[in-house]
Amino acid sequence: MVTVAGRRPGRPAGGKLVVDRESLLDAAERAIRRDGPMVSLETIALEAGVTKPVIYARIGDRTELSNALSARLADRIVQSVFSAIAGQPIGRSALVLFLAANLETAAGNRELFFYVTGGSADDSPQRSLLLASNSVTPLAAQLSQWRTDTGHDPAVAEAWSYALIGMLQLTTLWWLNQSALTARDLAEQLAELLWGGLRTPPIA
Amino acid sequence: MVTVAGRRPGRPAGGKLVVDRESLLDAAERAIRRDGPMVSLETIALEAGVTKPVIYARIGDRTELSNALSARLADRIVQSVFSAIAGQPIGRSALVLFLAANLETAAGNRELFFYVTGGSADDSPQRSLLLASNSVTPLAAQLSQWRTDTGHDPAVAEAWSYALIGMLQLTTLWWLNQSALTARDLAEQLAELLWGGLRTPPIA
DNA sequence: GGGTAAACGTACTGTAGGTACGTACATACC
DNA sequence: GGTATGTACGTACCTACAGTACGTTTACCC
Repeated sequence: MVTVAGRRPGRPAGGKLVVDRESLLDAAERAIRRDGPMVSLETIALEAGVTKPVIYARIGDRTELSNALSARLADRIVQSVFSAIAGQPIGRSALVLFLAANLETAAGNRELFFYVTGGSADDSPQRSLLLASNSVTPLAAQLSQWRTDTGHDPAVAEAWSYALIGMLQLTTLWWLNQSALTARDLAEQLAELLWGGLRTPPIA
Repeated sequence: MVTVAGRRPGRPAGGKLVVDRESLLDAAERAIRRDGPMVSLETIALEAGVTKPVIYARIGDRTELSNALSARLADRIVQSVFSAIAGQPIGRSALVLFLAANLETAAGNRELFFYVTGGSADDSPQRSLLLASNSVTPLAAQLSQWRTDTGHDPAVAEAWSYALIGMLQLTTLWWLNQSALTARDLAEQLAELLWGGLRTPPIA
């Protein structure tokens, strides 16, 4: 049994919560960074200076915690990607910037990335979908817009979004664990694939 | 406490094992198909007519069970893909066949696919890599060969393999859960993406 | 100042992974 | 043909963790 030192039961003085939801998520991130993706809820609560029921009150069960942290990471990645390609003309070099920004942001949130992409808990695979959809939604909107603008069928946007996110997820996992490539080099390789690498003709 | 009816402690008469490793994996698949990806080891053992320690003796812990089942599924997919594109000339239509065979085999092993791609257990994300590598290895060999044959750098093969597998994994998960597309239509959409869809020029 | 509701911690339950150990059978050796 | 040893089981336990019921302390309102 873990006991939080220096606190006792009862409503805290001052009419304020001991910790709010955002502070709890911050603490969760710290605990994950320190102990890896397998941290228990109790350890996270301890890191925040509270006990488990507080987490259930503010956030919910382990699945909802995963979702909240996933939304955070997705936000960071989307922000990073947007500022990376802002003002760039659509083309291969913008694609490289997009991919590199993804990789670098994931690398900067390494443990959190591991936690979100599968190391979290005893969850059904439907959760993976929910997590991915945090990234898919904004991407699909952009793709759909672009397809319409260029006179093509936007119906492919959703499938393409899941395809791109899935591609980046597994590739990033591999890269962070057992690859010596730089983010830039890997982004170039992926861009080559997406830029039609599979239909490259033989070099005469 | 679950008790297997009709058996008692002690070495079985007849000098034979009660069940061998393959039968255990068969039972695991049946249990997963029946109860979903969250089945407990004890339920799997019960399905096989034995108790937990037998699973640990034949297969190992939950991680090793995941790996074994993942290898089975990867084998089925690789087989299916090979026979789908056997004799086909390299090109876009072969790519569609490759993708469709992947999707259909996953659909035919729906629950097992869920179990393998994340619904399994309290595992570190490194396991996802190990699982994916079962599919990556043969694919990378083929890609590497093809790149060399066509006079290009084969160094991209590994990254491309993880990219393609990741793309198929997440797309399949989405498709099996919440998409009404046929396997063929989805394969066409993915092929369009891989065939350079991102650099499609505006239709004049 | 008393009553009510809020915000905690304490302590419990249930479940599942993993393991120590006892038991029954086979085989080898004398 | 009896005894020792090793093997293949099931039984019963330990531990860790997710999730929850409940008691306690404080703020707030009249």
